[in-house]
Amino acid sequence: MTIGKLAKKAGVNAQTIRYYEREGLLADAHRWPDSGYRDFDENAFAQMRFIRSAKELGFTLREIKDLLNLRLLPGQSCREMRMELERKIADIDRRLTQMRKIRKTLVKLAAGCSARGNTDSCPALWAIEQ
Amino acid sequence: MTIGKLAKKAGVNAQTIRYYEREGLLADAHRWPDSGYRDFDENAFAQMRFIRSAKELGFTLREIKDLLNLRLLPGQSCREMRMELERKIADIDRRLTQMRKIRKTLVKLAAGCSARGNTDSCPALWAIEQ
DNA sequence: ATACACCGTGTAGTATGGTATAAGGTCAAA
DNA sequence: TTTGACCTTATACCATACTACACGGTGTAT
Repeated sequence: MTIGKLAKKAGVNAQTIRYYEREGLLADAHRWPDSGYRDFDENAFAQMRFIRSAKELGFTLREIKDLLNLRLLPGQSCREMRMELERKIADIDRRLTQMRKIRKTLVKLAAGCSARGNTDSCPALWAIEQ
Repeated sequence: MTIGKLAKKAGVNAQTIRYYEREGLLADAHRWPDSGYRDFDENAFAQMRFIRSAKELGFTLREIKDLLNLRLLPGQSCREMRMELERKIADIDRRLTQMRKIRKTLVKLAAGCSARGNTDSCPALWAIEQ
């Protein structure tokens, strides 16, 4: 798969893929020896999808890179790695909790809105407790 | 509460508060008539907290502004407003789903890691199905 | 062989979300 | 009343995450 094909499939600019490679979010792509063209496989596509999801959830490229590069390093014990993963899981749990709070607020606002009349003004969202 | 006090309480730079005011995320603050100093109340603090949470969850300032400015507009029916809220709730549900997928991936990776030996290399995260 | 759409690198520009600095006014304590 | 910590605006700068452009090579269809 050329860079253009992958870009189309992943719904991004080809430049973005080159940028991710430069930044270490994608491993240096395999190249055709003659042309020097990059050649991507389905793994690269899966990785692009992962990056997009994580980005939408507010992870920075740096954090996503760290997630993608989670491997057992030479001097690192499996226990250390598991601890790192658990820190990341805890981080996600915090985000999940916050997301649920905001959802609750919106649901409450929607209910309050339908309970009042048409001409009444809805309260500012932030006034509702988090 | 002066801008400095609010900044400290909210854990941000005072400039950031002025920036949010300029960008319409905070209403123009009440001013002391003599000095022209801004004067903030607890509502402003609650709003700052909301902004921080939403930002951490990957909402842009533009989206947060829209959330904060959700009110029944003059020509808008309560039904339209409720529909808008429901779109936003659906958006949050999508994010929650994605967050849970990534969590699942990390949990699986942690389990796989402890199942294998110390010298073995953990697989790249992205290789695991989303 | 000549278009034309693609690929390569390198460099520069953009949008977002701040952050710092300059130049000056305010307030409270000593 | 003067010192120092605050406040004001305006402007400039910064990092992140792209995005576009210039300039040249490649691949393929006619």
